Amino acid sequence: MRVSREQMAENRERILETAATLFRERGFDGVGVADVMKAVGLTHGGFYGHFSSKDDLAAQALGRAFGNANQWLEDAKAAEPAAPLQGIADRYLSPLHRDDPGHGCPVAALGSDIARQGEASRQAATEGARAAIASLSAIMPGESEEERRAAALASYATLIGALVLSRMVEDKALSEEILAAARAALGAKPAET
Amino acid sequence: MRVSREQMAENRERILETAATLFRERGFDGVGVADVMKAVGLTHGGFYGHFSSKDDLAAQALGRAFGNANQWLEDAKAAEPAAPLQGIADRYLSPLHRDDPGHGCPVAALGSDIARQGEASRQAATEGARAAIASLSAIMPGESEEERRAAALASYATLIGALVLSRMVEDKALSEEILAAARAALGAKPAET
DNA sequence: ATTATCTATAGATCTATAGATAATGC
DNA sequence: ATTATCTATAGATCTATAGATAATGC
Repeated sequence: MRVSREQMAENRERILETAATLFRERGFDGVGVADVMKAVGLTHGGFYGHFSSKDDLAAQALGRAFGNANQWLEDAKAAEPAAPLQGIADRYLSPLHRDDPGHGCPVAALGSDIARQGEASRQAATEGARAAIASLSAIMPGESEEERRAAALASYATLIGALVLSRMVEDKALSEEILAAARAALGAKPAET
Repeated sequence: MRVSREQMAENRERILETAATLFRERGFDGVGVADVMKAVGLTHGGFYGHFSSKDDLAAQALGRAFGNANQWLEDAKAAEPAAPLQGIADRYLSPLHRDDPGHGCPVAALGSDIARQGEASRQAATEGARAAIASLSAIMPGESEEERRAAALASYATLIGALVLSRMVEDKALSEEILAAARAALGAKPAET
């Protein structure tokens, strides 16, 4: 029953990634410790050798989800160097992202839940959001650093709000319309001011 | 123990309003049927004389929350007839709204949760969002109806995303900065295109 | 010998229901 | 007599822990 030190580290890794996906898909309360462990192929009793509590897992899984999301952001920037914001908007506001919350933006998937979560989770989310904002600021038009940062904050909000709305409404046509309108608004931004 | 027909209708009303507030404050899974009934001053067994299930209550409470929010929107428009969008943004993106999710926008408070909710709840939310979008369209600048509607969708997304972010982050200064940036972006919108 | 995982379970919580109670309204 | 509410509880689920098991690693 016991596994090697290396195997244990890999198990812990898989618990984290699986939890990060399941939490985004079903919410924190929609996933039990036993669900995560079963998905990984372990029994739920073993969980407490890896994490001290479900809250502890939630905070670390959030850190992982934000880390992955910010890596995704860098990739999107690199993929469209001529118009990075448009590249990000096209990918972030796509039906693919909308229909796969488990591997997408943790703010859109869990934002309102995180606000009700414990200290550690909110700290992880704050740090993750800070990194995303800094990354967006670097590609924003604007004369000063303050202008670019303000534009980054507003664009980040538009991205998140549009994705949340597109997932919430039951009407597919309305959902697409929301995504398209936000893509257009962000694409038009450079011509602002 | 029995109450009058009129009193019963009032009890039902209070269950609905109380649930609409508690759900927004703590999330659907953070509130039990017993919690709602206790807050109203009734025992939880009596709940099922008013609603067929917790899901039924959730859907009807959401309908109520959206109804109140859209009334709030009309009031904000009427209060600032010269610059209605700015009036809405200033109120929606205020610390007052941020710190009182129980009486505020149901999308910001429950958006990502609603996406995981049952048919009836998502239907209520879709209808509520449709009404909000129509109301915003009416005050948007733009040459055509399509332009105004697209602008309304993007502005709605910015409002929601900014409020979600401002509630999620643990840093008060960052929270205020997000609200201010979104207010500025929406206030500057009329000068767009 | 140490320790990662498993088995079993305690204790708490939650939805929903059945039957009892007592006030309304014909 | 009808019925809105209350009391009590069944059944399910969830977090966390204690002790057993068996493979690793000194």
